[in-house]
Amino acid sequence: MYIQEFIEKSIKSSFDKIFQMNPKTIELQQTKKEFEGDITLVVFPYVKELKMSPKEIAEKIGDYLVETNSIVSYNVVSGFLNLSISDDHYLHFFNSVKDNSEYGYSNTISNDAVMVEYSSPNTNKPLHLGHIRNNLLGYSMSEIYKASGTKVYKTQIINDRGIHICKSMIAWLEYGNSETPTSTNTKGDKFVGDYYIKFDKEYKIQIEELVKNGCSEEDAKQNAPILLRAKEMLIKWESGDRAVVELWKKMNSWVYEGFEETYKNLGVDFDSYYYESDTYLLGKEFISTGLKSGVFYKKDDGSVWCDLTDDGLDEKIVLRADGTAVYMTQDIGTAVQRVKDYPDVNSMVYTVGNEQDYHFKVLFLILKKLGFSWSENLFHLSYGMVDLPSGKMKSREGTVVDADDLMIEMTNTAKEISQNLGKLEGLSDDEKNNIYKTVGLGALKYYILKVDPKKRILFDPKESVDFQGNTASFIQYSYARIQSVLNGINFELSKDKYDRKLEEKEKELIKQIDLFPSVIRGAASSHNPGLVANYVYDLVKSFNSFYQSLPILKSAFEDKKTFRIELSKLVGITIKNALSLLGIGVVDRM
RNA sequence: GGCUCAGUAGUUCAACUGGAUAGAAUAUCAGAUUUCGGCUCUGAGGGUUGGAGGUUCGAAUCCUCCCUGGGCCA
Repeated sequence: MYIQEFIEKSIKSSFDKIFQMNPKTIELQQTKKEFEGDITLVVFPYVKELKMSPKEIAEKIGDYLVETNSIVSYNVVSGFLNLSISDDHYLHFFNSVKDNSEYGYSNTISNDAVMVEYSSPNTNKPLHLGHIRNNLLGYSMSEIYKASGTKVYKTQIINDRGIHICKSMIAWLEYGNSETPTSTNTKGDKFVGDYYIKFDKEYKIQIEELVKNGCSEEDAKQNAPILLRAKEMLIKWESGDRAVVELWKKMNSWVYEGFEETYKNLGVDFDSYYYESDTYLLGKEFISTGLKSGVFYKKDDGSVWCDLTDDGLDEKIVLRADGTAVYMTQDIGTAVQRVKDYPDVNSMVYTVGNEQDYHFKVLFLILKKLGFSWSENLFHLSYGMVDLPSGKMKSREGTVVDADDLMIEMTNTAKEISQNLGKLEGLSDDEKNNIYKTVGLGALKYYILKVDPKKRILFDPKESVDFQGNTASFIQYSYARIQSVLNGINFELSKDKYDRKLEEKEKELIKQIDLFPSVIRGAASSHNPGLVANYVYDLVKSFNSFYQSLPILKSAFEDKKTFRIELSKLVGITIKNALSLLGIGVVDRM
């Protein structure tokens, strides 16, 4: 049993025995270094209920815990009860997990599932830096949920219809209808995106010409011939025109091929895909049920609205006067559809930028008013923009940083650094390239994930691959060092002989490891992978401190040092597992 | 204008979601080491948590009002 878990349980039973009460919360924390002890219980919360002084309460609990052998000693500082845990508990915990390569992950799986939506691109543009943050957040949250024992479905909604894709289609017909991604050796999403840009250029030229001929700018924007043709095409698409639909399918399939490549490189994946072309008509059926139940109301012009002013929000349109759906309508429909498709889903997470905060607030509220049982468990994983320090990085248009370019650049930087260090001699090119990629992408992922999703990020590529400080490279490096220490050590030597007296550094390290499962739960419930990231970093620092305190590690071959070697191994496992929750790999050498 | 999110060392981020003297890294400075002002160790300085009130045993965290920046909505 975990140490923290054990202490918590013991405290609960002490409350039961001494005060005959069930505490609402048990607030445990790591004991600050300045004080004696391992784990601290905050007793302030019970003062009022028990009508005793903090000191009195703390002492009673402390005495009980000592009596029942849960701890060896305690001390009380104002309202803080500092508990010292016995070596036996450390060893017991350590023995129970030391060989578990799945350490930290929950071994039970819930019956209910959570559906995590992320990425959700448009099909007219390649993925950019913003999508990277989105994908990393969505993917790592999914992994964290899984590790905390929740079943997960990863999905996305692809915006594959509308005027934007028609623009690419028109431009392609006009400027390059015999060319394909293969013939031009271009990645599919880039290929289609380029035609979107071509459209935009031509559109601007036409506007300029119209204005020159005396047209107002407003009119010119509306009536440029090329735009009219795109609009016409959209109408044709909606009516199911065969030629248009064929072309649309062809171009989208190119885009998807390109996206898949990017996802593969980034290391993310999906269990299902939803397409707007399938879902954009969904949701209308709920308008009439909403009208009946009074959740919605109709205005004179026939449009349907939802009045949310009682909840501090506005009135929101849910169906246009001409009966066509708005985004809200289809989002309602899609949500319901997903539960239909996956009946065990009772919770959903939407990974979408914070510019949509209001939209999701409204969506969730409407779903709640419509009375869906799962509507209580919806969460908008909202995140801030990613800024660059100089905006100098390769950018296609304005400030956009292309996802593929960035990944290549990160890998190259890792390569440069690695070659300067020259530690990879004797490996094949394949092995080397794998390492460069793992290190480069790890740097990118860690740098983005360690920051609270709500906050804006300033992404500095150089700083992210630094081998010093709070970076993935530093953590990966520490992992590699552990592996090289472990290589060649025979664990069978004396598995059962441990030092009975543990030193401070070792205890600290074990306590740190003990925290891992609760960090995972914390990250899951606060929807923040950053907790895991910062946890690994702290663990690595603890390990380094422990490692340095070992006089000469070579003497670890002696029997009595086996514990320390195995402790290193467990740290390695924990680092590896924690990083994998963030989608970051480890390497044995670097 | 209304709503919303953010504001923490020079910089980039933490602070277990209300707990003890707000912590790391990086940059800076001072020592040690040496082939070098570059690498590595050791240490130091650096904060009115944007500001002002309030809530309580206790506030970066919660409430109110301002300031700055971002974003939505008209």
